[in-house]
Amino acid sequence: MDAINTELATAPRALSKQARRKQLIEATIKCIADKGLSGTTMADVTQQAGLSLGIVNLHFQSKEKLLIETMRYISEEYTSGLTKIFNDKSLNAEQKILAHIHFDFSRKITDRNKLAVWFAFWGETKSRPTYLSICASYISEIASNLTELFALLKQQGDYEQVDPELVCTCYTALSDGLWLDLLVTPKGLKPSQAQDVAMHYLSTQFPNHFKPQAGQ
Amino acid sequence: MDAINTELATAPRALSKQARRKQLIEATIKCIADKGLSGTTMADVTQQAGLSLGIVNLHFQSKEKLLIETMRYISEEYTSGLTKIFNDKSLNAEQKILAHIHFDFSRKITDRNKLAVWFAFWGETKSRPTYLSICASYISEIASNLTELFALLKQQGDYEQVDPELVCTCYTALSDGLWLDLLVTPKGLKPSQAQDVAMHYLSTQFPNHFKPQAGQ
DNA sequence: ACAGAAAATGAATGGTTATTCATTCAGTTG
DNA sequence: CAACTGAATGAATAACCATTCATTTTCTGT
Repeated sequence: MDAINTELATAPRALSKQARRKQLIEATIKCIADKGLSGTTMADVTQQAGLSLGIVNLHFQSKEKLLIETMRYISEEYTSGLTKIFNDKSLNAEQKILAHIHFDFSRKITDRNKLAVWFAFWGETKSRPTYLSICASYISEIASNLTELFALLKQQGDYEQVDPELVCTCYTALSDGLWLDLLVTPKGLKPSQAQDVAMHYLSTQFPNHFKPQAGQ
Repeated sequence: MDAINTELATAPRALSKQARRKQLIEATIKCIADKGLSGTTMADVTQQAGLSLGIVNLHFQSKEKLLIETMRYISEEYTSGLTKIFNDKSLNAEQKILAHIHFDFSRKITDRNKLAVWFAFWGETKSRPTYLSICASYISEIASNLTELFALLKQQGDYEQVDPELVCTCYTALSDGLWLDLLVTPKGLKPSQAQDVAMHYLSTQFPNHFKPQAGQ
């Protein structure tokens, strides 16, 4: 009901195009979380942003393009965070994997509004090729980086039996499934516990590097 | 484009109410997979079923109720399959777990049309309490059954360090994540490979019962 | 301070879609 | 076979919603 507009309430006209687009995308995220993808209307989004009805078409041309940009925004937030970790020369393989897990279950990423958007789009992936192509573009790159890290760890430790590619597939699926858990049953599992579950799996593969959690 | 109506094309009036409802639910599944939840209209569903426009309101009163019944239909197909396994007196704990995995990655469950529906509804869960309550009703029951099976296996074998509840959480999340993989990147992972990944995890917890797959 | 440019507004438009219900049709009963 | 029952139809209706654009407001350069 109440307009949002947070930091920017006083001087909306002073915003750059870039900032206005971001504001609208974040309003879209909130709406998709609150009303679902199918229940989100232009009126909802613009009201959430505290702006007028025509503003989306001014900045994004159409609702469809706004949704695509919203998906891209969330994807890029995730991939850019991981890329930063992968490229950080001050970290070794073990530290990068730890940083990766920590990022996967950070507050920024496990924000339920954003999780709702992820799953809303995944649910439409089969029918909307554009969504699929956005997903496909980042999935394979992350997988190859992560697989390489696991391969490095295998070299370092005494892990003859480990298959880095398999571990990557398993870890990635586990992580996705834990996100679903955080979205669907938020009372059941806290992000820190989800992280413990992910660590538990890694400790089965690399027991010399990662110890299972002590806590309950 | 072409009407479907499969087995029933000749004598549509002879169908029982129950059968007609099922026919419409299955048409809805197909439409959600093809056009997404937000893109599915009453006209789409009834055309897919080869019936007339007014038929859904006759049998379900509203679109909303049709969608809820569709979610319930898919949920019940899954839970009833698992319940059958849990209650099968001819199987021991190990065999039940194997049957569970086999069911999770069977053709019936990993049908991409149905996976698309699962994720479409999960994506709307946060905004639609009804969907959430349907999920919640089966999740906890399955979890307690599965945890009990893992606890039994722990007793049987030499698995001091195993935490049955943790293994249940981890297995369940892994399974959900693998389903997502099958939905989003169908070219990447086949159901049988997904099953191997799940087995790989179980073999880390119960190596005396489950051996990792031989094939790559 | 003024003119011109750019951004934002929101009433009006037009297309889409869920729902209704008078009518048609198939099956059943006596 | 005639009258009746209820399932099915689909044209008509009413609500909803994305998009447009004439107008207003704000910003920028001189």
